[in-house]
Amino acid sequence: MSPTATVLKDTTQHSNCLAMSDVLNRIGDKWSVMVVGMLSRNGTLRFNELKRNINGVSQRMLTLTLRNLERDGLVTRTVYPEIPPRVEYGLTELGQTLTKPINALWDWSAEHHDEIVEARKAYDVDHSPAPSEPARIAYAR
Amino acid sequence: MSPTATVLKDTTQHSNCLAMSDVLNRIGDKWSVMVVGMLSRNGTLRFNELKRNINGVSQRMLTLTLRNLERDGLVTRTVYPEIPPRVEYGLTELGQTLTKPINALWDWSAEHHDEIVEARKAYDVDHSPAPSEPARIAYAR
DNA sequence: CCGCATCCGGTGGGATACTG
DNA sequence: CAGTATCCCACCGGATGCGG
Repeated sequence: MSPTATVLKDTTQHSNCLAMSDVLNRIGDKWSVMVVGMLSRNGTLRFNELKRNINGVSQRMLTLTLRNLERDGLVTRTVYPEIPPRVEYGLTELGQTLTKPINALWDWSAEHHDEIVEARKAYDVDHSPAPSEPARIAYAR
Repeated sequence: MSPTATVLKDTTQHSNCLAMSDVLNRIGDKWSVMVVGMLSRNGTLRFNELKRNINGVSQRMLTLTLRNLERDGLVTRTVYPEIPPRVEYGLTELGQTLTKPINALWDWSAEHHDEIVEARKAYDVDHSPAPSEPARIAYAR
């Protein structure tokens, strides 16, 4: 066993690994990214404005997402004690810095998504089960 | 660019929304990012090399992660029919383009992770113990 | 060495209903 | 309008064991 081959170049990763995991856990769930995207393009928004414009989010998930983003210092939450109540959300400065890398991802997605779709189709064709046999059914009810 | 007042500026998002969700679902799980990171820094790697160097991944998750990445055209899988068998994984060209936005995220994480940790501490301090604690309120705007 | 199958507990997240 | 609470279940993901 050659001593040079024992360790791979993961030293740079190890120092940032925890941080990266942490950040990924936050922006990993798609709703967070959608919220940040909406707020970065529209400035401050009310709860239902976010809910209406983020396709498919439940009010429960939106609430949780906003709480997490607020807790991480990425989003501000401002309550106006009126009737009916009004709550506005906006990006903090930290949140605004995050939009740059997120937009990079967004651009990449827009540019390469069709390649991914095509790759999947090609993969599924090759790895599809026997012609007369449909895919396995996990939970037949 | 003349946005009407009735609709928020989500037009650009809507077209990319599906693509973004799709991509996020892939790179959202932390193992994918780790794998791409390892492969981008080390070139092609064998299964157990990946397993050993990605902290905490189970072989099941690594297998699934690699399958998904392969299916999406981000990772190549090369089988050498030897005994014992040898399988090497590497990034496709598409996968290599993805490293740029991922690295941007990685850099952001490294730079701002401590701010997030601090924000969480601050949030937890004045949100958990006192039930009669008012959030930040904009009085009489 | 590589990787699939099976079992199984924990949880993410939708649907729904209720408060201030 | 902006949440909170409850139910419930699909799926994630770890542990273990077998097979080429």
